[in-house]
Amino acid sequence: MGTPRTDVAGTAPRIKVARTGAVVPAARMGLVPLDQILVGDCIAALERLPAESVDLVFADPPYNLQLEGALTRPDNSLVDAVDDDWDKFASFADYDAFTRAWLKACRRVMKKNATLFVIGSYHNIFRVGTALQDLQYWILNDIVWRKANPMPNFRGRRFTNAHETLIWAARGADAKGYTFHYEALKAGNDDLQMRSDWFIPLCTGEERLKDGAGQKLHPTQKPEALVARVLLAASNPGDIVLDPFFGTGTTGAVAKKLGRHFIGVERDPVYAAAAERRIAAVEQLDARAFAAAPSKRSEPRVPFLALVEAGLVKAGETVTDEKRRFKATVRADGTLLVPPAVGSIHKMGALVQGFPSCNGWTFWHVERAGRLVPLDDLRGEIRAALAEAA
Amino acid sequence: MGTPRTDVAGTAPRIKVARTGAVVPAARMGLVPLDQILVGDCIAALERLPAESVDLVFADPPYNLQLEGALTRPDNSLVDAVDDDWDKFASFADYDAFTRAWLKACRRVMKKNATLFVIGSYHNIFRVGTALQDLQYWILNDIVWRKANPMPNFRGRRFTNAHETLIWAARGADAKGYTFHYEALKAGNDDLQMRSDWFIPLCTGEERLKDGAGQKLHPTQKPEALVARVLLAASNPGDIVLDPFFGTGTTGAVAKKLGRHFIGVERDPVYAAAAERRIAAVEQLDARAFAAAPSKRSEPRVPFLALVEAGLVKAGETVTDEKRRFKATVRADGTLLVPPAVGSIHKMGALVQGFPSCNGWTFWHVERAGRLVPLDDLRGEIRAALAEAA
DNA sequence: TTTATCGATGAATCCCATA
DNA sequence: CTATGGGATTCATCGATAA
Repeated sequence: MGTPRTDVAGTAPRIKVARTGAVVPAARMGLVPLDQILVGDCIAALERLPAESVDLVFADPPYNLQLEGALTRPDNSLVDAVDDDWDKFASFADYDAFTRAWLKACRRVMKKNATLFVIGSYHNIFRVGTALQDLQYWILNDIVWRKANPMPNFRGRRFTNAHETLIWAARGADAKGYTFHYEALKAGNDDLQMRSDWFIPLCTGEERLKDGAGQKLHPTQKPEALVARVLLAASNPGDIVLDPFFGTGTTGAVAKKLGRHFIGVERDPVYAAAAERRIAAVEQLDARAFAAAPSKRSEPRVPFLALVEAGLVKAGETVTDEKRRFKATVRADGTLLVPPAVGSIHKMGALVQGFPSCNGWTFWHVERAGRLVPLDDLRGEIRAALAEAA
Repeated sequence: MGTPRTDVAGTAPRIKVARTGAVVPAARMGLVPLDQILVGDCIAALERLPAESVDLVFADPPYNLQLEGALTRPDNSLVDAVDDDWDKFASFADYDAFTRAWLKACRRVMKKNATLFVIGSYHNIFRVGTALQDLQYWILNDIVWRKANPMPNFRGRRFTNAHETLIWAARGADAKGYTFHYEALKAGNDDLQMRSDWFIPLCTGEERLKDGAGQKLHPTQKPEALVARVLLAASNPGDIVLDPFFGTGTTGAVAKKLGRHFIGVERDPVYAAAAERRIAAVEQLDARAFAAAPSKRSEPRVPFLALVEAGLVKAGETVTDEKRRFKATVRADGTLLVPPAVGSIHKMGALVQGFPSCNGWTFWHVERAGRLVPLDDLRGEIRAALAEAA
C-alpha cells in the first residue's frame, strides 16, 4: 500500500496491519487513516473514525447462512460451504442487532452526500434492507448481481440461486447531491441507461486468492468487476471508500486501481495480511482511464446572452423549434420575444408549448447554411473556445 | 367462472362477486369457496377460510411507494403514478403491521406443504422478507423478475429500476414436501435449470385490461407469463391457489387456463367485477399444454464495458481504426477518451470521423499478436463463452 | 397490402446552484 | 431555511395513422 496517507499531512498515525493478529489501536480521533486496514472489531473501529469523513461505503457483511448439515453434489463430493464462525448468529434478533450496529456506525462516518452499497442474499438482505429503512437511510436502488456462472442447485428442489442483491442507499431522503456517473455508465453500456440488473461472472481463476494448499483463501471473495462498477458509478477519483468487512481486500484493490482511497476494517488478521499483500501488488491505472468524465451537468454555465454578444446569434434574428411550429425574436439582452411576452429561452419555450418547463437550448433553433441548428450546438462552440483559452 | 365448485361436492356456499360493492358473507367455516372472488377485507376473508386448505399462495400486496410530487418525461408528458389510497401507509410500522397480519392469516390457511410467493419492489420487499422470516416461513428462493421493457429513469439520477423481486417461501423449515416441478421447468428452459432471474415483458397491449375510456383499469396488473411460471413451478393441476390481493384477477385467469382452482380476495368491487368477467372469458388449455412453455432466448447484448470487465480489453489501452488514422484510450468505465471528449465506442467513432453515427464494434481495433483485431471479434469471444456456460 | 412514422405509456420513492 | 429559475432528462413496445 506504499506510504500511508492521512488528511493531515505529516501526522499519519502509523496504523499498520497486524500480522500477528493483535488488534492495533486505530486512528486517533480526527484523523482519517487512508489506504490502510484496521484490524479489529468492525464497530469499534468505525467508532474511532471521525464523523462525516467517507464518500462511499461498500459492505459485504456476513450473510447469516442457515445451513444445516453438509451439502453434497450428485457425485457425492462435498460442497465447500460457508461455515465460518463469523457467519453464525444465534437468532435473527442477534443478526438484526449486529446489522443495525454497523449500519448506524457507518452512517455516522458517511459524509452528508455519501452513499452506501450492501451486498447480500435472501438469507440476510431483507433484514439489512429493513434496518436501512429504519435507520433513516434512503434506498436509491436495489441492484441484482446476475451471476454468469452460478453454482447449480444440486438437489433440484429450488431454482438455481443465480443472483445476489445489492442495496444502494443515501444517508437520508434529503441527500440529493450524491455522486452518480450517469452519463459515463450509459456510454459504457452501448449508450443505454445502466439498469438495476448487472450480469457479471463470479470471482474465479487467477483473480481468486488461494492459500498455500491451493484452496480458496476466503469463501465469499467478490469479483473486482462488481466492485469496480460500484466505485465507478458512485465515487470520484480521490474519494474515500470505506469497507467495514474488508476480507481479502477486493475493495482496496479496486480502489487503488481506480485512484480512490480506501479504509478497510477486517477482524481476521490472516485475511487482513492477505489483503495487504494483494493491494501492494496492485498498480494504479493511468489516470486518464478513470478520471471523472466531463458530464453535461458539470460543464460551465453559458448564458444565452454570451451567444448574442459573441455574434453567434444576432439580435433581431428569428429562432424556431425544430418543426418550425413556433418562432421567437432574439433581443439584444439575451431574452426572447414572443409578442407580447419576453423572457429567457427556457421560459419562452415553455410558454409557446404550454409546458411548465423547457430546455431552451435544445428546443430553439436557428438557420445556418440552410439547416436548422439547435442553440445547444452554438453553445458548444462557446464552450470549446472557453476550454481552449483555459 | 362457470359453476362454482367446492371441495365438498354439492354444498357450494354460493358466494358470488358483489357488483354492488357490498361485502357478501364468505364461506361457512369448513368449506372452501373454489374459483370465486371474495369481495371485502383481505384479512377478514382469510380468517373465514378453513385452516390448511390451500396449496399455493400468490400475493401482490401494496408496495407502499411513498411517491411525492409529479414526475414528467423529457417530452414533458406526465407519468401516471400509482397514487391510489390503498398504497398509502402512515409509516413503516403501519405497513409492517399490515404485512404481518395478512402473512399470518395466509400461513394459517396454507396446507403443511403449501408455498407462498410474494412480489414487491425495494420499497416494500425487505419488510415483507423480514416479516416472513419472523413468522417462521422458510425462504426457498428470492426471484428476480427482470423487465424486458421497464420505464426508464427520466432524470438520470439512478439506475433504471428494471426489476421486481418475488420471494418464494414454505410454511416452515420442516416442510420438505412442497411442490416444485424441477424437471418440467428445466425441460422448458433449453434443458437448463431454471434460474432465479426471470426475463419477462410488462403487461401491456391487448393483455392489459382497459376501462371504458381506454385507460388502464388497474395500475399494477401483472403479466400472465409471470404468474403462469409461478403456478407451473409450484402447483399441480387441481390444486387450490389463493390470491389475497386479487385485483383484476390475473391469478384467477392463469389458474383457470392451467387447470388449477383459485380463491381470490379483493377489496374493490370494481376490480372484482372486472376480474369475474375476465375469468369467465378464459378457456382452460388442453391438459397437454400445461407443461412449462419453453422460454425465448435472445442473443445477449454485450456492452463494451463487459469486455473491459472481462479483461479482454484493458483500461488504459489504446484502440485505433483499421488504418491507424485515429486512436482513443479505453477507460475503466467502458467509455473511450479522445481528449478532451469521453463517450461510447460509437459516439467516439463518429466524432473522430466527423460522421453522425458509427458502429464502434467494427470501427475500433486493438492490437493482438501484432495484428489489429476489431472489438467485434472480442465481443464474439464473450458471446461464445456465454453460450458455452449455458 | 405493406412499411414507415408517430404517439402513448409502464409499481418511480427521478435536479440543483444561487440568492 | 425557502424560493427562484436555469436547464437536464427516456427505452421497449404496442397500436394507430400515414405513406
